[in-house]
Amino acid sequence: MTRQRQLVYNIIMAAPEHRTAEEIYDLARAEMPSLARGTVYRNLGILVRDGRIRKLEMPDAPARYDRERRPHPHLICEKCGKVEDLTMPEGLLSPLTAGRAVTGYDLKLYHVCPACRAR
Amino acid sequence: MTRQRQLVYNIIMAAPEHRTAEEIYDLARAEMPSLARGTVYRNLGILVRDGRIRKLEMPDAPARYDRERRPHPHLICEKCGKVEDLTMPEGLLSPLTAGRAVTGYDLKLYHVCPACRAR
DNA sequence: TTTTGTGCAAACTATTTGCAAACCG
DNA sequence: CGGTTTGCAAATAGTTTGCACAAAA
Repeated sequence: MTRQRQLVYNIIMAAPEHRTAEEIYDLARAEMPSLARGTVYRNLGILVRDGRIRKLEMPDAPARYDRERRPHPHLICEKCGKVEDLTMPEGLLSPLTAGRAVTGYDLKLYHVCPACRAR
Repeated sequence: MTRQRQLVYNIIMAAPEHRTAEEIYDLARAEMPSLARGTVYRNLGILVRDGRIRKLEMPDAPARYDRERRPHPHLICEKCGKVEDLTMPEGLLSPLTAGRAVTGYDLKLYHVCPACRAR
């Protein structure tokens, strides 16, 4: 664990926001101005590979990173891209996974968040 | 509807495969060698916008295009990326969507397909 | 004949990588 | 020390865009 990696990790764990690499880079630079963008990407990759955080691919937008490592669905605003964690009801996907050796899932629900609807 | 757009559309409708833009480009060029890659992307975008086909974003891989326009889940092989259409059981997501103005969903299930498991 | 689309090439965005120097255990 | 990681810059992959010309409505 280098200082850089710890910093990236801390930023993700500090808040429930689902930040992009760029946002993490900006926040980290406030603390360590010499930090390179490539280092952020490399460490995000390592943290994901080691299962300490999760990567959340977004349609037509940069990926976001999630401090919650257990699989769960996401509710995503179509307008601003804000992401909210949902809880997966027990056995919800069973009808689909039954008889298949499913190794994981990715469930995204879309809506327009209250803030965006207000405009 | 130009000849180019028709061609792109026909290729997608001709088979249940979920092809990438590049694969579509290659197939189309066999028929119309002058076709430009940019034209394929432009037409895919238009067909998606008009709801005639669907775009399927893939993790760490180029997007694929689906001739089936009704929303449905996908079963994706982790190794080779092959995509299979699934049928969404009636009301499966209701526990998650209840009380929320959900506009759409994206559900991907992952597995290792028989062909890949055989190796 | 006005709009819409094409081919080409250059641009762009998000991300990855090669490398020499710096760091960590 | 010896492998890992860094900062930097250049490279990459997938996709988008500006433009002059051509095809469609």
